[in-house]
Amino acid sequence: MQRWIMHIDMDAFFASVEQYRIHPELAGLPVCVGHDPKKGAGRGVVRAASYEARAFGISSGMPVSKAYRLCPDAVFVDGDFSNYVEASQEFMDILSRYGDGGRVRRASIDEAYIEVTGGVQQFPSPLSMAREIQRSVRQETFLPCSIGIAPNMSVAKVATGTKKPLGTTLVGPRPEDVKRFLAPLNVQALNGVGTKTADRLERHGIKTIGQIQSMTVAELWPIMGRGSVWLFRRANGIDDRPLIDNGPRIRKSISKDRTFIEDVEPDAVGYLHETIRSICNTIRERLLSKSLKYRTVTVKIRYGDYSTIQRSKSIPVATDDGSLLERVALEIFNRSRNKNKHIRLLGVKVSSLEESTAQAAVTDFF
DNA sequence: TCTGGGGTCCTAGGACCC
DNA sequence: TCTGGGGTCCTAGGACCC
Repeated sequence: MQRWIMHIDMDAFFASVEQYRIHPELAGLPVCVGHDPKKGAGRGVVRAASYEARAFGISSGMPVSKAYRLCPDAVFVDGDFSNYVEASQEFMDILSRYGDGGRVRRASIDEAYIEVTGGVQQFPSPLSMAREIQRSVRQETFLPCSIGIAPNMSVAKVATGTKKPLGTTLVGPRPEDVKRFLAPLNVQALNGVGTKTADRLERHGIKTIGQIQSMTVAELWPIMGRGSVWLFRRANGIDDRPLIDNGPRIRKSISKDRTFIEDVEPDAVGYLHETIRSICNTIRERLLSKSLKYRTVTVKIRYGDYSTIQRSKSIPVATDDGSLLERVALEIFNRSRNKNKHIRLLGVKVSSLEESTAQAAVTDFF
């Protein structure tokens, strides 16, 4: 039987939640989710831009100061993340009705894969099934999404990106159809190829996926080393990973960063320490609210020149002790930082998380 | 023109143990 | 006195993603 995978991706997710679920009065307006640009002086980037905002050249990841210059009339919303989590859950629940075996592979808060090899038999065509899913998502969550359909996950993801918003794109099923679809695209269209890999390939004159298709693994090896096989297969649309439901989200780490409004002088020790304490306190609250313990503490320091270090320390037994977190973080900071450099950002992360069991909670209580 | 904040996964070396 | 190979944990860093 012909295998079909769908990749479903919400369009301008955070911005759409603001426009269609939280602030309906913003529908049709240029909306940016991100920190207040403070008339161009704010630090921070756009986390999502509505399609109306994109018409002004604004895109996600762009500094809010630049977005403000491009469109001073845009509405900037510093959204509440829990609204996005809620919308995401509704979205994933809808997808589980359509995926074979109810399976959904969540890729991030706003995108997922489902296998529809079996389910598609109930529809005139894969595309008509995709359109029905799109309608269900729109009706039940009020949010727009785009869908890519292909014989495997890797190609389905690339397909989705070619037509947005509210696009449905089918690629395949024949391998030659898949290869022809991929050939003209930039290498960065492949999920897993970022700027570093793209730069490396370009230094060898490789810009398109088609150019990789015309090479052998052996020819790729001097450029990509052990990544050659992976890249060769993705470029040729080969991906036989089974679609496995990744279940409820299991958090691996909790982190909090703070970028200073202005870089902080290295001798402002009291202020730097106070910042770390404050970040630790936020993390402690999040640990408590999720009943989690940590075993590893990592401190991140970004200097004025944007160079960044991370230093970590593990303790033998998981704990939710907030004052220990503070002590460990301060100790790491004091011994790791370069005392001659201005500091742009400080961050603290806890990982090696474990659930606080009911038993442990009782023990702590007494 | 300046680059957030939240994550995940992978690699690789050293310590340590068997 | 010199010596293996495997496994796991810790740490640091890199790359990538949304």
